[in-house]
Amino acid sequence: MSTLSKSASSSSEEDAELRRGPWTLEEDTLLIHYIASHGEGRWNLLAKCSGLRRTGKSCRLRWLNYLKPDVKRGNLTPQEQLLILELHSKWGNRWSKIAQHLPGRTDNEIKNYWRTRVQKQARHLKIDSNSRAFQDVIRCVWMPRLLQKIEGSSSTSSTTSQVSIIPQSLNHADSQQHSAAAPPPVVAQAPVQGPLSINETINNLEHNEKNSSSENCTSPSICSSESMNISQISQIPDYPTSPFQAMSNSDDYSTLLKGYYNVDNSNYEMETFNLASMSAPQGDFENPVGDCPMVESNWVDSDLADSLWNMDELWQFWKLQEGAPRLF
DNA sequence: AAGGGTATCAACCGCTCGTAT
DNA sequence: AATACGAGCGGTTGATACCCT
Repeated sequence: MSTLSKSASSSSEEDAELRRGPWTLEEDTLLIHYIASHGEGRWNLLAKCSGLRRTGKSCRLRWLNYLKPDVKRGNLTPQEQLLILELHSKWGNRWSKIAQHLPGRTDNEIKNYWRTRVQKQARHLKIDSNSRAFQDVIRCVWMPRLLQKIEGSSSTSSTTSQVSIIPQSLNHADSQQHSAAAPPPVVAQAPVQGPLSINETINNLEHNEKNSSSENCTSPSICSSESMNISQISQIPDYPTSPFQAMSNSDDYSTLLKGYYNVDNSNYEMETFNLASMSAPQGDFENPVGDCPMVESNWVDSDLADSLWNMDELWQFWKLQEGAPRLF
């Protein structure tokens, strides 16, 4: 539907000429070439001078969310999903801020992921996606599952995937960048995709245009399996020291959690949120995730893993939560 | 095969913030 | 200090692909 928007209410001819809706290949090419020779920014000027009949805003959005060479396409990796869950628990709907820590991913993409995948689960459970209850579900069900997926992929693919699962004790150098109370979480991170040349970008575009109806990811150079760069994650300035901290604004809640999970929060602070502890066998008393009333984990291999939880298991978790002495 | 429902994602909109004048 | 303007952000919408009956 490439529409020339001729608004009846528009007073100026210029407004009437403005295009809206999906971008065409010609428009994309025009924008790419203009930016290649003039650089980014001054979007309104760009819109006027480039010959595009688009608003500056529209040009900016198209460039940042789609055309920019380092934009990564394709499904979010488990590492990226895990990071989104973690960062959202800390920052809420600060999509652009979260996106800064996922190289190549746009705020729009992360926002869409949250709304379509995460909030959907909350709706199924009939709970508020911003509630602590739901964050418990994320922490006790979703995150461990992602971690197991990460572990699984790291043990099976040694070449393309650089997912690292490093015990805190082995990650000393990295953790020294942080205060003792706030060692970094050890999560995998994707390296930034090397910038594509203009020609490569255009080639990708043309390739995408041809294949757009058949698959999500059409550019091997963009969709290549990638992992996360631990040092980047560790540099997140005010990363939560634990899921407890990330979720809780009140000491009361920490106290309740201690009681419920039979976990010493201060101990947890020392142990921190890292793959080694989170994926440890259940029963490890220093592992709050392991102490969650987690269901048996045949769900790890479920085909639902990429987007949906096993609702039966969620309900089981939910019932356990409701039977607990405290909580929400 | 057709129709309806659902999921996904690109794009738009309105608002806020920062900066220049 | 006030104002204007551009850039950016988060929320929402609409098109379309996909799935199920």
